[in-house]
Amino acid sequence: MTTPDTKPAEAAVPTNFVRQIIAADLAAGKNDGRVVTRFPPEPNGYLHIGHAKSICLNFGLARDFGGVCHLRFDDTDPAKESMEYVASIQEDVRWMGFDWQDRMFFASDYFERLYGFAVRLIEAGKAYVDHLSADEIREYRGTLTAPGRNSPYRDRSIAENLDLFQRMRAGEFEDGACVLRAKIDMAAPNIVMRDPTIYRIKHVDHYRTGQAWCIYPMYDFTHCLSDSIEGMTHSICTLEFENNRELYNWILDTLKTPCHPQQIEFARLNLSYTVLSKRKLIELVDKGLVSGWDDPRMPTISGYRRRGYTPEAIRNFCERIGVAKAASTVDIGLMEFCLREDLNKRTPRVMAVLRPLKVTIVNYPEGQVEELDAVNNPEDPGMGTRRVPFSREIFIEREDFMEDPPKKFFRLAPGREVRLRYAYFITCVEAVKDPATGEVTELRCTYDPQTRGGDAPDGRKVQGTLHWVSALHAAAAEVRLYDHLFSRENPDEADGGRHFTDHLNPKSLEALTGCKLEPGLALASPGDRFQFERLGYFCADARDCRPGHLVFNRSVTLRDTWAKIAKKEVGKKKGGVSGT
RNA sequence: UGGGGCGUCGUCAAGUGGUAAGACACAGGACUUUGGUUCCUGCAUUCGGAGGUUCGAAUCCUCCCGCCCCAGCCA
Repeated sequence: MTTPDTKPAEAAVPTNFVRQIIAADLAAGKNDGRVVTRFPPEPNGYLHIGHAKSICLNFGLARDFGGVCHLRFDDTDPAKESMEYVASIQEDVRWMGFDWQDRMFFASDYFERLYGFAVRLIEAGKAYVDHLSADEIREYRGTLTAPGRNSPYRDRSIAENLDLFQRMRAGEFEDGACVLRAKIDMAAPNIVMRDPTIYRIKHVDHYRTGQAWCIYPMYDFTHCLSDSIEGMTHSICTLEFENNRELYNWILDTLKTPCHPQQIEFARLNLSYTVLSKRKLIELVDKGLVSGWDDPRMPTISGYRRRGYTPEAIRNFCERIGVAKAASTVDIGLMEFCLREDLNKRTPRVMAVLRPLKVTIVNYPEGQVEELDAVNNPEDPGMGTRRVPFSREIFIEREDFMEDPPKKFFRLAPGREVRLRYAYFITCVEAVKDPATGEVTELRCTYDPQTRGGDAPDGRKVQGTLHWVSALHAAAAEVRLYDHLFSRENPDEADGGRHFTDHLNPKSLEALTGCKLEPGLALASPGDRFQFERLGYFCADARDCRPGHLVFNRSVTLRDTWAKIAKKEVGKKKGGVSGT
């Protein structure tokens, strides 16, 4: 009568070390059971898929543990930040499906309080104004193995430091003339603790505070205090900040802030065939190597959106990759899988011919047009059916015909019969060629009137089914085929002093014009997604697609077993030749 | 030669002393009016390595090896 626990029915609840820490904290009664997290981007660029992982983590934690997640702009470097980025970040987080409600904050709103904290640090004898130049500071800092030396300005009086810091704020000094440093330990084994700079002078307008300030706090000083001010319980960041945790804790301990959040670090996302450092993405945009932040080849959220990705697919991806501390690189194929999985369920099917080859059905009555029934989505009968026009002249895909087909090629060839999806069986009787080039310019076929709809009453089978578009009714379109932006699995890999842009994939964008779509597509609106049968998922371009000028982006191809077989056959042939 | 981290299938990743989940990829097969979808099947006798503790170790201990991060007045 012993019944094992009935767990198989439960869907696997995502588990990771961050969730475990929070669950344990909750169980221990820490923070009065509150969970407060934050997503803290610097508005100096557009959000990318790595940020999406962080967004899903922070907002997901708040959602699942009954807490809240703030959106906070970490805007302490006026030279790089702008309102354009703030706007794009808000749009992208919302599009991802997350809601910060009224909890949007800016570190720049804390400048006055941060200044007050700095004064307190000086008063406690824990900070000083240093006149060493940037170069000298670096020199005095020591190296990884050698301790640093104290600055000659390290021991001035509190009163003098207070006066100097006030004058820094008042604008009495030029950029770089001096900085405010925390007074910790120049011999600390952790270099971050060797009297880190916490304020620098920058006579630069800030996109939000304008000219109110000419001194700006550094990240290490700003971040922990902003977290504390907002009552964070868990401050989740990426691995490279692990060294900074000691300073994060030192500042809050020294200032004795009532709220001291726990910093937890996780591994940032890396994706194969992709670069994800903001510096590099900015470079791609600035050098015009892509059309902009939302170029459909960019790994930005706006790029994926324009490419035709759904928030669901991206969230799902972020769920599947997990959260851990080991530096890792996720296969871009997983991302594509997540997209197909989502689009397969929700997307209407449609026929489109990208590289048209004209076919004349010689025994089909001239001038006759039939409306044939087609299923919109075999995955979801509720999506209904539509009618597509058929006539004597149609287009099929160029690569669906071969004059001298290899084994296992199931498509059209001289004398061979195939099915036109939802239409008729046709047999190729002649391939018309350009006498000059030998190129096949048109196919002449016969059709079997008995096979209307695609089934033969005599039970006869065909091996292949082709998509097609009636020449008379086709809508013209431009279709952009995208591939990985980089041809290297790891574009960052520095080999032979090559720059990452040397690995840009020359075939990452192929724009096809003169594509033929079934007529219903003429009404497509920007952002509409479809499956072009046998080809892939496509999305009407949000910028360039308009009535009379259709532009579609390929979001992702369908799985292509034939391509795999063809590739294998080629490999076999090669192997055979070299073997003799 | 300093400090901080990390090493489980090709790629991610569970596992927290009781005898290696899952996903993607890959390989077979079934079904199919998308060479799509779906469905079966296979895919780590072994957890960076070597010792040790234990009835029992991916999990504990010791040593070794490898990889990542830190010397911005960036975040």
